[in-house]
Amino acid sequence: MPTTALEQPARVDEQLCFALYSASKTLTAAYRQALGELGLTYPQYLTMLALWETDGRTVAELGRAIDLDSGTLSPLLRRLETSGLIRRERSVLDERVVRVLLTAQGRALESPAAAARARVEAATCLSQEEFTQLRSLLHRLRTNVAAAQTRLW
Amino acid sequence: MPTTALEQPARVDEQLCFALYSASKTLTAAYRQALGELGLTYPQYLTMLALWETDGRTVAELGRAIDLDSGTLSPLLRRLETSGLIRRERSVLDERVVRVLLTAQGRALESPAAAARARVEAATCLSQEEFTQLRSLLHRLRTNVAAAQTRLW
DNA sequence: TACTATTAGATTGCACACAATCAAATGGAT
DNA sequence: ATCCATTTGATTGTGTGCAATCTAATAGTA
Repeated sequence: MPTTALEQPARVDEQLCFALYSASKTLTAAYRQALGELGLTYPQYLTMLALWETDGRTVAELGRAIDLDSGTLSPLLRRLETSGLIRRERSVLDERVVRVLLTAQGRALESPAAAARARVEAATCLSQEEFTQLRSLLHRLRTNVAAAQTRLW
Repeated sequence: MPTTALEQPARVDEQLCFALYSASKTLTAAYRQALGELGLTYPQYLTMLALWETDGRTVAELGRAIDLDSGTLSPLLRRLETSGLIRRERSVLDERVVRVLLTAQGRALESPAAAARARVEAATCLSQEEFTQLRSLLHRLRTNVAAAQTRLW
């Protein structure tokens, strides 16, 4: 059945997955440069975004918000804690739960981070409509593929 | 100046960068599952795609095709060589150049890989127009941001 | 009370990703 | 012939990503 697809070998340039993969890496690289002075990596920036939006989330809530599991979050949060941007507090009611809280230093980073974000968004050179359209298509793709994944079990 | 952006904290869900980041991870996860039986990771699949398209590329040519530097490619190619899918051959004319060549086993993987790709693309549930539109927007974003990056130096 | 299943988070191991650095080889200049 | 900048690929170190596993703690059941 896939023989029709094989008569012409699939070009890397034409793959949606590669367009997505390389665009994501390029945007992340732009953020790396923009966030460099703040001492934040891109996933660390996402984590801080989630905390600026709602402080005091648990590790699991954070993971759901930015789609990362504890294997990635644990060392990432440890580094943010070492940097003095957050602190971790074990819940008294349920000692399995760890709440992540911003320090004053972490809150102080919101404004320069917003400036960095503005610079990167400007570099995309997309109109407001294109921006919204792209975000919407990406969201649909993610939802559809994720649904198809879970449907297998 | 960024104070206007700060009156309302930026929501993670609304960030284009996060939509891109999480969509890319989701699609990669779908490929991981689809490629699992073939023993290929997603970056390894991209490498094989580039070789199925044009066999015998040098490491640098491969890196340009799939946007990876030698620090990533070197160990990845070593693993593909260990798996028996490729072999590396140092050029006689210029001994700095290493040419990457498919083995028969590597070529045999093209057809099942195309089937895996078809399954993942079906899972996106995007129409042909949406597919093309999304790819085009991603390509423009990548080009624009990459140009802005290099313009700084 | 004991037994069991579930949950939360941490840890481990493997595979990218990339900056920085290195060694070998080449090409061009004197 | 010798020096020197450049090129090619490999290596090292840090930081994700994620599957698998582990421990501790909680909740439900008999």
